[in-house]
Amino acid sequence: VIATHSRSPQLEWVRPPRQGRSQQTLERLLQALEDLLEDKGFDDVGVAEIARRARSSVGSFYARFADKTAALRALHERFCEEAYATADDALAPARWQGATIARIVPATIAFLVRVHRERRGLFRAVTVQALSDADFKEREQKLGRYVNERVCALLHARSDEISHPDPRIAADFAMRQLSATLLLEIGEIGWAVGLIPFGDEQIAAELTCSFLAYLGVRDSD
Amino acid sequence: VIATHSRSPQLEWVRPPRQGRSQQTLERLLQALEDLLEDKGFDDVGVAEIARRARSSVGSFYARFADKTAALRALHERFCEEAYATADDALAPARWQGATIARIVPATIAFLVRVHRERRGLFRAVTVQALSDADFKEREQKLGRYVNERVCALLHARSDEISHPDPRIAADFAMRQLSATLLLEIGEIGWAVGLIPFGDEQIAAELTCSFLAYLGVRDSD
DNA sequence: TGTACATCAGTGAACGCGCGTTCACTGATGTAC
DNA sequence: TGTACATCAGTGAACGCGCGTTCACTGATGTAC
Repeated sequence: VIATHSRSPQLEWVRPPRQGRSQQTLERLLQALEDLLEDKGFDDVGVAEIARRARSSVGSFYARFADKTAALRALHERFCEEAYATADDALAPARWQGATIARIVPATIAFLVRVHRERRGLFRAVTVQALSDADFKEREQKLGRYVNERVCALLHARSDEISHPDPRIAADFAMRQLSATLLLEIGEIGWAVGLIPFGDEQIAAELTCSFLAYLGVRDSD
Repeated sequence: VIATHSRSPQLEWVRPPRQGRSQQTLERLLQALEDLLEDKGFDDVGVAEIARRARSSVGSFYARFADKTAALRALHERFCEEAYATADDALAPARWQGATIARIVPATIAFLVRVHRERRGLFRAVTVQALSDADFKEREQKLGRYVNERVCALLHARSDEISHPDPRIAADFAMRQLSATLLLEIGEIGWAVGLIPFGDEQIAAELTCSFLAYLGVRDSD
């Protein structure tokens, strides 16, 4: 049995707003930041720029966030909350009762591809921030491990379908490789070594094929 | 036939030194930068810090480099030169005449793991820099594609060993996945989703296993 | 072989730019009586 | 229902810190005669 994630009642790094009006300002500031992260790094986004895009002001920004980093932190925390809830729902053992690995994996990968595509800016920014900020690194790893644990649990319960000598290692490594490739191919971090341009569907297809082949799942699709 | 990389006669971004003495200073500055990148990001390394570690001075730094970025560029250019030469040698078709995929892949992966381990700081710094600097991105991609092309050529010449429906796509994607995992697992960029701690040998082993399984190479080892 | 001069190499304190952060002030909302 | 007051929300010009960059100066090396 895996312990479920304990949710904190409110975002810790945000000064809680007392009026609905400033709740909306907070919302707009976070959205503005995430929008700007779509095509530049966190360091290249200025506080004044965030405020302007949110139709707000620098002073309002600092009325909500202790400093610039706190805004990214709030965004990340909110994202993690969503992710935990989604993982609990999508990866619950009950949901996949009777399903084979060959059915679980494609569905999961297709979903992960979509999420990475939709929020690539945030993924990129958090990844970079985590390189030099232990706080982000920890939050990132905690979520990663949580998702990994749940997928591994689903796979491990079906280890008779796996022909890799050590199913536990296989599931873990397959997830690592999957998340690495998603981050680089869709987030466009890193080498981008490819000679052939791939669309998201094809990436999902090849990731699935690779995942199943590595585990040694027989193609019964 | 693939065109070989045309090498530029000298590093472009470095003011060429006239005396042996300053050539050594240049060397020490580059080494100091690479050393410092081992445990922090390029932005967190100060020019004064680089100079101090190289037993030099800030003024000397600027006598060699137009600006701070030029030092990282010089380091990257030098690295690329070495990498091109190594790829030409290690991936030459003649070298692997008569070898099966099952022999080529483990050797190549083991080597790549070692290189990523030895120069993880530089890999990380260049990866991050490439996110916001087109110049670095281009150099990075050019090298990545060069290596990818050569490996793919070796594999494609042995496509009878591959059971993946499209050997060209398979080889390309396998390389992308490989380089993504190397960057994240060894460079410790990103999620670090793993539940089980892996050593470099095991990473190499699982990468190899995954690579071959995805291509659909029959295990004749 | 020695001296004078030119060029290169090295030094680190001082400069200054960019951007995160502050703060004095105005406007809006809610509440007490 | 109206007025007074307290608190919250919002504004943007001004501040100031950190760090990349400059520059006036000293020392070292090479060359000409």
